[in-house]
Amino acid sequence: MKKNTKEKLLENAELLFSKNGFYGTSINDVAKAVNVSKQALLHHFPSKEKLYGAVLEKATNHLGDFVAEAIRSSDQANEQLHYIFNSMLDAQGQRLLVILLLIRELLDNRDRIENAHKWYLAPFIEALVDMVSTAQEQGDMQEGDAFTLMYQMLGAVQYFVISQPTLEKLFSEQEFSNYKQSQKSALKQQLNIKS
Amino acid sequence: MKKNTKEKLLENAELLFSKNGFYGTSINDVAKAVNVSKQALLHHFPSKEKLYGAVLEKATNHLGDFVAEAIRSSDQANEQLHYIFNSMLDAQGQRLLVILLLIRELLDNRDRIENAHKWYLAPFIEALVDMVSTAQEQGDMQEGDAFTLMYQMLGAVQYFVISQPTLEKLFSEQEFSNYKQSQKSALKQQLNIKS
DNA sequence: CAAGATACTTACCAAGTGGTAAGATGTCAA
DNA sequence: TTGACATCTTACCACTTGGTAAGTATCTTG
Repeated sequence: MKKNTKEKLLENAELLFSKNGFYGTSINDVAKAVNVSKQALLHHFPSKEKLYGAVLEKATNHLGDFVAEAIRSSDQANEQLHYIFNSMLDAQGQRLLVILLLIRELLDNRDRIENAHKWYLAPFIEALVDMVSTAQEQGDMQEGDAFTLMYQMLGAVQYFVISQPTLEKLFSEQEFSNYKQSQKSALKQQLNIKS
Repeated sequence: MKKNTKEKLLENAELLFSKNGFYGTSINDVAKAVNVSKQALLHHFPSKEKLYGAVLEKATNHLGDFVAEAIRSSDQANEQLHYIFNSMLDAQGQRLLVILLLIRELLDNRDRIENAHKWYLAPFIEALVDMVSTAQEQGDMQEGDAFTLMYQMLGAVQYFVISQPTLEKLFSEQEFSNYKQSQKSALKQQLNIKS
């Protein structure tokens, strides 16, 4: 029964780090969320940094699976891209947490990026650029630098996702839902997806 | 000479909050940056929250000025939009800090947002949507929901800006510069800007 | 000049931080 | 059965956190 304490710690760390950031989360918070002493946490993850590292690694794996999922979903590059970005707009649970973590990393890592985990986004970005290139070759996407095009879509989607709570307050939940639908339509158009 | 201590505190708070976030910044850090005791800070800003509020207010004013600047720069809506987004891509100094703060707010405020913080983004967004609507009427932008279109552009630009340090590490500084140029070209195209 | 107000200072404080030390309890193979 | 290992606990620790109290020095103004 206690076997999965480590797993539970990791899950709750992911939740708290993505919600409150590295500095906004104490290892005590994480331990308390699992109903375990702080030192139990420190047994599994010898330092806060290590814990955070493990969370990032989990996020990286999630992104890897995500890409694999997309590739499995279709053999057409534009549909793979659509799968990814559309899923992001609907992201919930862990996928949503990963997006939040991802952006926090962009904001926070300036210095930390030098050392340890090279950059956990790099392979993901690379895969997306490849998809865009392929989609362009197949005439499903407009011309232009693939990286730029990809980053525009990625940025638009991610920014929209992290805006969700704010936009729901600013407008109504219903209105936000309409905007999301509108984002999805725009996405389809950019990727030349019919249906 | 000491008259502007408050101003200096505010400036340094803006810098540190945008760089390290609310939790990542202690009032001691801010005070030390101005070479003043922590209690001097607490004299001018009675609590950390108040200080942060003052920083947000300053950022809000900056955004207001930014919109005014854009409107002054041209009487064509598409050129106003171009002014804003293009400036954002080149953002340095305070303007860059404001962008970072803005995104941190999106991430962090989930709870705090209930209260008074709607104002922070709302007027800015509203102004941008108006510009997009006008630009569409004048045939300078594609059809589609104005808010959606605006948010895509805003998201793409802001995401790119916060990615800068990371992208410069991932690629070279030169390569990043090329990508930025490419982003700018794409922007021009979307806004039907010649020259 | 007297009387405030303004702009600070040093001295504290309770609570929380990440982390160490030392041990208790259980698990499991030799 | 024994001894090594993993898992977790209670006690601590030095340090930092946001914030209060109380005073000092300077500036302004009637």
